[in-house]
Amino acid sequence: MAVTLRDVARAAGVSAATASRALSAPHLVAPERRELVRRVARDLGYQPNRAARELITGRSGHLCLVVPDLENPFFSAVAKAVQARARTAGHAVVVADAEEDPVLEAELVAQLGAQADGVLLCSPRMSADDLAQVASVGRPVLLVNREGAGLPSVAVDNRDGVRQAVRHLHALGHRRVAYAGGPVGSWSDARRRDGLAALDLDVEVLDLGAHAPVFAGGVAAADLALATGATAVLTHNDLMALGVLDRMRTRGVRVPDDVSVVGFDDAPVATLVTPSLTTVAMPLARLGRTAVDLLLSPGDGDVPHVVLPVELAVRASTAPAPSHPPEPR
Amino acid sequence: MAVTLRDVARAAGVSAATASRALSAPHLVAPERRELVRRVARDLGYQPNRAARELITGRSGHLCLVVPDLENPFFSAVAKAVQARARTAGHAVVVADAEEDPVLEAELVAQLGAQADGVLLCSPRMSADDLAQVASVGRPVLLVNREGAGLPSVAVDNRDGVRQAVRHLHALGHRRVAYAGGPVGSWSDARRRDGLAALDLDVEVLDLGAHAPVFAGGVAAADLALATGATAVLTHNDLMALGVLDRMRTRGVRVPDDVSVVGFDDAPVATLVTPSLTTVAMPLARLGRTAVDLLLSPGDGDVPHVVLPVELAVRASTAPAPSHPPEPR
DNA sequence: TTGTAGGCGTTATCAT
DNA sequence: ATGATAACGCCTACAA
Repeated sequence: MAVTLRDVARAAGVSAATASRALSAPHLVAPERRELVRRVARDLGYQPNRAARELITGRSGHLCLVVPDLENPFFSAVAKAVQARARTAGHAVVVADAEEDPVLEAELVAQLGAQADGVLLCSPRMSADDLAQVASVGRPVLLVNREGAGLPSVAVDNRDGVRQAVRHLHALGHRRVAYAGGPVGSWSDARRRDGLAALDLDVEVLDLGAHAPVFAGGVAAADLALATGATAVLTHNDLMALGVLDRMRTRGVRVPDDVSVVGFDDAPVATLVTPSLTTVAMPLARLGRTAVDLLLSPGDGDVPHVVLPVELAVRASTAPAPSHPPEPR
Repeated sequence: MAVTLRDVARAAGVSAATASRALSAPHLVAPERRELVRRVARDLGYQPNRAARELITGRSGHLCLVVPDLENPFFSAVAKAVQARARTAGHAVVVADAEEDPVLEAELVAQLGAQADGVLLCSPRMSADDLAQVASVGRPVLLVNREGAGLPSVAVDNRDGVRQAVRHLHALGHRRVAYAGGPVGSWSDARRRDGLAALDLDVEVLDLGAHAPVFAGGVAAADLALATGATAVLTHNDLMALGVLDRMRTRGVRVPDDVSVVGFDDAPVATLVTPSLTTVAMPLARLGRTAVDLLLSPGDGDVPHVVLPVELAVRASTAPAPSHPPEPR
């Protein structure tokens, strides 16, 4: 059996109550006894029993992180940062993969969230109604990378990301830019379209519609882009941008000579491909850290909506616009 | 306050004990009452309090997964599978990222593992002594992707992976193959070298030494490989293989025409680059699932060491050997 | 088959 | 400043 608080108390010659206080409310105990108890606890290798503590305090020391797909580099980066920050705050992280399934997502929040001190929810496509439903767990829920349902949130500045990307292309002489959007219902995709609509640049934006946010989606979008005569393509994320790169190569279109390509996310793979990918870098680690801080900080009344800045990472996939529209050969 | 077992019992007109049994030992309760209680519980949205249950049973319903780096696609794939399997087994997963730090690794196992029903440890480079030390938590510990310290384990057949890779290259006519190894102390790297030493093929293996298992490590290895006149390079993992591809391109060496490249892992990125990467595919999902099954199954006496088969995924980065050794230009 | 009662390890309350 | 005592929610002998 593990060493218990009573063992420590007995060894230190004090009551269990004093031992408890010496460890978790030190200022309430006389200095000598406090140090005595703490030393004895250390020597005995005492570790408080989380279950017993939770039973009385109602706090488990666990945070629950729900993501659509742990294998997606975007979410694994967030998960890593969340885990690290939570640890320094004395919390463990229970991770749940919702497998891109909104129903499972709701179940997970209900089951796991109920036993955690708070829930970090990455749910790009859940409707506001479902969000509100889900958020009725008795625990604080914080949205990561989206806003909605009046819940606290941490997101990135998607509109500015789009602005930076298009401004970069405009400066390179591009005047026709195609946008390959993400899945229907994606909150961040909606914000990016807001950004495109609000541009005050002399640039024609061609909407290529909604696509699966994966390699194949980019492949499909590439053909559409070429048909529009655009000299640059902006995609919903980096995986799609890779699909565009691949398809362009297949069709004999050179990147960046004939067509420039800009992605979103700055996934690790962005620097591993040729040409390396110009992309809107998301502060994923900061996103995760901020989420934890906000969830654990005592809510001072109003609901926080933090928006983090993004930064365009210019690499080899963008170059000055060609004098003539690209022609596949 | 959440609905408690007593609430259910009261609503169903039975004692708390009967309610408890109806839910967690159904065969001990008369059918009618059992169904009544279960229905009432469902209607009230009863969820057992894990802390209370743990306090008495000693089981928390949590598994602890420790990995060196959550952002590494290898481990995020394992984590995803572990999470999914654990969930179906009624367990939540506490994930801990050790940040490639053996000291932190040990701490995490000690702290988090002590409050979990078991620990899944991915620790490619920890020494056997440290493993034994770490494993002295009061909970079952299972090693993932390595063996050691007499602990139960699930690993993949690294030796066979090497064999398959070299056999493939041999069949393509390659007779000089360079091996770019992973970090010193890596268990799987050691097994792969065993595999290389045990080959019964007419192939000369050139050892390029140990490298960081990342893109840059591959870049460095590429130059070494060219200096040996090898016509094929086998790398410790896919990230390194990508580094080799990049460096070969920079130096004007064509892949696969001049040099063939084979990676290890079959990371998602393997199909996203050009040329797509021939690589030894690891059954990562199966690795995670098997690990959970083994950890939760009642140990039937002897310590299990499961070895999962690997499979060579042949793609575009390997081709018949050139008639002359590659010459950078 | 069902109910009663005790206790798991900790913190909070209330005396002292 | 300290100690005795009562919870927290659940499970499980034991008794009926």
